[in-house]
Amino acid sequence: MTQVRTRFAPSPTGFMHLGGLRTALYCYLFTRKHDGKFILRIEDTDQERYVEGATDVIYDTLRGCGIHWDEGPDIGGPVAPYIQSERKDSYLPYAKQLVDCGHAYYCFCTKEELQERREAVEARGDTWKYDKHCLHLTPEKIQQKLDAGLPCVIRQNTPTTGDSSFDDLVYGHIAAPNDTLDDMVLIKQDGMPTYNFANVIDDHTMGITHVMRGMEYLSSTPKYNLLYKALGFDIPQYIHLPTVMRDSKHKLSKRDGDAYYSDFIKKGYLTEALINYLALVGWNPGDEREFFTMDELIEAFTVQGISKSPAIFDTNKLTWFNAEYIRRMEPEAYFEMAKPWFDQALGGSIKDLKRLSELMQSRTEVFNRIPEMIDFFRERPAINLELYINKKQKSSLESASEALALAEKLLEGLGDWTEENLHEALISGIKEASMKNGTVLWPLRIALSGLLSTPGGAIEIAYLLGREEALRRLRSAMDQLGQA
RNA sequence: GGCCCCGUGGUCAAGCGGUUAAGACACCGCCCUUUCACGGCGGUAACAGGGGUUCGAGUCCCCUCGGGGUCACCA
Repeated sequence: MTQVRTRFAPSPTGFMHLGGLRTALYCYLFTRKHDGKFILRIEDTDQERYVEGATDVIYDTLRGCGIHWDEGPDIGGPVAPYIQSERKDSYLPYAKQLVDCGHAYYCFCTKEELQERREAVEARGDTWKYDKHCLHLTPEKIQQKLDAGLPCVIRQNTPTTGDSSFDDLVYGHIAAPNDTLDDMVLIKQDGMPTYNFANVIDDHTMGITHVMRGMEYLSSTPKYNLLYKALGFDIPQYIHLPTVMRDSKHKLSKRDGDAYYSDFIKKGYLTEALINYLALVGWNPGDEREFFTMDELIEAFTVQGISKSPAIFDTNKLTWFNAEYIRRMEPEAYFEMAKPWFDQALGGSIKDLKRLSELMQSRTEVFNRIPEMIDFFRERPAINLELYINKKQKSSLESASEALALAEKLLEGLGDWTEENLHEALISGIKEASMKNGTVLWPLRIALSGLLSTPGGAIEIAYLLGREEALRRLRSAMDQLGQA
């Protein structure tokens, strides 16, 4: 069997769509699994859409995700160039070859004429398909128009009878009677190939054996196959992938700021978590495993595991994966990543960031949620007195006053303001006073934070705040309670 | 609208003629506990509908319904 060669062929738009990233990932996994060559090709035939620096976004994203190509624009390879615009001269000869053998023809219809005829057909309630108007031009007439320099395109001449059904490795048998196929444009008026045509030529000249792409191409694939046959090329294997959806009705789209790789990275999602989750959107290993390194994905990947139905991208589950990956990080690594978020929220208001980091690691789901969890350290929100009331801790407004007074007494003369000392002083003091831990510690935490839930209990919060600020907050809370 | 594809809990999904129809996320409850989180235990929840085929159907066939894709000189 010949070596597997696949390609990922994105357009340089400036962003990496998650659907595209998943395609790249599957393509990469499949290729590595089969010891093949993974090729990166940039599809920029649409010059109007060119975006400065867009190819770098593609390179950086793929590399960042651990997806490495064997041949590509930056590293070259045996079938260079790998940028479509640099191959532009290679398409026309193939198109002419198709014209010569009758599988394509020149078309001089203007857009206006096309639209007119189309509307007429649709007005009758029929479905429009190019009417092969120019196919019936005599050779003389064609030459005449060509000589006159009339603008023209080259169209594929699809048969009106027969069948171009084929088998997809994921979707199985795909029905495609030829009479449903349209004569698509191969070469545009400006001499550039259409995406469809360039793809066929490039995939063949680059020796692609397996074409992996989104299922939106499923229905045009029969036309590609007709082209392959007419040109005498081998038809590649097809692996069409189910769509990644935002919800049951919509594709993941740029609209909600959640379609691009960079959107998630900015929010504080880990690349590894994203890749791990993305791999599972539309594919499963066939066993219970959920956590995978790239190598494990390569080992586990099979096209049989790819599902046919569209999959909704569940940010919820991604977030869970992210939280899991965060918990598994080395504490130092977590600290490094969290530090900027700590600084942003705290502005230097607490000193022992390492301790804060320890407390936060198991509570962080996404890094951008850190600030809202800790900004009470910088400034305590106004205390809602209701918060003191907690049945389970046997805490009421009255007991809280008593508890805070006790806490103040125990803390004001404390030696070193360490967590150990705080713990010792409070726990033993509470015992002596014959009170319940919760009855004192609950209101103390409320007094210090003003919040129902915090990353750590009263002792940790008091420690992080430091003696001065903790005592200040405690006293102001007592004043408030006293006035109530 | 024509053509193509898809249809198991809210979501991802296992299942490939015989199962008490897995598992994960989310949700709910309990335990642990000075809150929350983590962790542990448990729970609610699904074969779109209707016809066939078969001793037997989530699994095969047909129809209906629902959803998506595609019908560009965009990719």
